[in-house]
Amino acid sequence: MVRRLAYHHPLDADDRAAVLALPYVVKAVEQHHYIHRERDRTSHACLILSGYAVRHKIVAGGHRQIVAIQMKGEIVDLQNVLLDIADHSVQMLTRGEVALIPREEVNRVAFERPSVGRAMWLDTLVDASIFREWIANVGRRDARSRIAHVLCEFALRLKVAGLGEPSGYRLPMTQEQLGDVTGLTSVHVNRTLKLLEADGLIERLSPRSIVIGDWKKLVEVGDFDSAYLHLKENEPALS
Amino acid sequence: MVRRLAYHHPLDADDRAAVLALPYVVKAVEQHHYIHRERDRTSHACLILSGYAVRHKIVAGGHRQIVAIQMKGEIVDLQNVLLDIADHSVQMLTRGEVALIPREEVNRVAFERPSVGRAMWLDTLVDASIFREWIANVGRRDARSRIAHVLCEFALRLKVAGLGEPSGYRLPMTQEQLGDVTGLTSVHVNRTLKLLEADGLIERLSPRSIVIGDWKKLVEVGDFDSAYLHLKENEPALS
DNA sequence: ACTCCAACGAAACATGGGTTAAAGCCGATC
DNA sequence: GATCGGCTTTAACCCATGTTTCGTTGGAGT
Repeated sequence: MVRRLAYHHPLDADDRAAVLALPYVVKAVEQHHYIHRERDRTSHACLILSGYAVRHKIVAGGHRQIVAIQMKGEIVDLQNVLLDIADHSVQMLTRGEVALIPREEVNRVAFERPSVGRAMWLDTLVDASIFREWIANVGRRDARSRIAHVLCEFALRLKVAGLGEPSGYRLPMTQEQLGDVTGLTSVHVNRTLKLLEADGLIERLSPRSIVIGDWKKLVEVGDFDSAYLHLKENEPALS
Repeated sequence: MVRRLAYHHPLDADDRAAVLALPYVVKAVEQHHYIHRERDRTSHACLILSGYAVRHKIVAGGHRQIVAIQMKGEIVDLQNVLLDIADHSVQMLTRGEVALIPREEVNRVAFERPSVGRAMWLDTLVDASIFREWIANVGRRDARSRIAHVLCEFALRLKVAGLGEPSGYRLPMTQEQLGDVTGLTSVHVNRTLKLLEADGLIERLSPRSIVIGDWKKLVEVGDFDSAYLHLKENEPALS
């Protein structure tokens, strides 16, 4: 599970062993449960074993902005290994299981095994790249593009993680939460989703489950270029 | 200069020596000059010796979103040490000087000297935290708050870098560029700046030079909480 | 089957910010 | 000290998105 780290950076057997030897506690968490909150002094890194989580911030006025969506196999708060105070909250989107790993332990392994440290650094760098894309998404695209972009990103990340086919998947979010991702209101998300549906870009069977009707067009509308995910070259191009 | 790395993480004499021994080429760059462009295969890390630079992305339709503002002493593209393809462009906002350091060399030092690697990782983590704040800024705050927030961040970062007092400083950006930072149009930036001025939060002597009239109020309007910059505790609280 | 509640859908209205365009200003350059 | 170009300012108009409200739906629990 933790081997996802090896995605970009080769790890030898000893490295893997060291990572697998990390002590952890598995914890079942309910939907909406907070893994940790903004301003917490954090003591653990958190790996998602199942379910989905979001990282978010609250601004004055109580509005919420989701800054990242995390899925199974991702380490949610690797940055907390080095930063003391959490600058955002992590909340479960669905129920699921997480593995909590003491930060000093992660720290130690990263320090003692340069390859592991490198792999972790890389992981956070890809995260940062996604943040940059989101700034552009929320700052400069209209509602239609923003939503299309998020749908594309989610589809592709699911596929890469081996969690489903982009052609049709379950989006673990309400329209309000999708609004918090895109900086829109739930009302406008609803309008826009209807529009995308009317234009045949997506279909929706049941709530929270979408089928992508026309991937190419969705990519075009969403101005989606997967380069920012820094996938390997041989990654499924996703016809 | 490069010692800024030691800000969060202690580096011993050998570490510092190793960093200072890095080979580099100093280059004078004109205003608007590109250090590198989106999709480039990057070969160097770039430290700003003087002047200001921005990191930006272009979205469909040609609109531009600035994702970061960089000032003297900052390493602009540390992520390129591990990521092959640039996911955004780096452009000089003013003329200035940069030091180019071959990425393999940075890589080597980071690998051989865990403390240095750690310090670099930390630097990119703080970067990422700023990205998260910007997502929230652009996604969930109105024009007034967005601009106030950016002014606060810039003031504080200038101060921390020892480059000026927040009470009054030169903002090295046109209103259009400030629009690219905040996801607004230059026209609306102008309107909003006028408003902030009318309300006594800022004063403007000459174009691109602002004086903060009421720091407390600006912080309040901008919903600015410096925690996301992960400054040290003993940092000037900025009365 | 019935009930309940969260999420979805939709309508009517309000507004912040975008668009376009034109006029003013300032600072560099000759 | 005239000229020029880039930046700022203003104005009028418009539209994408927000706000408010309420009715509908559908799945989970009993």
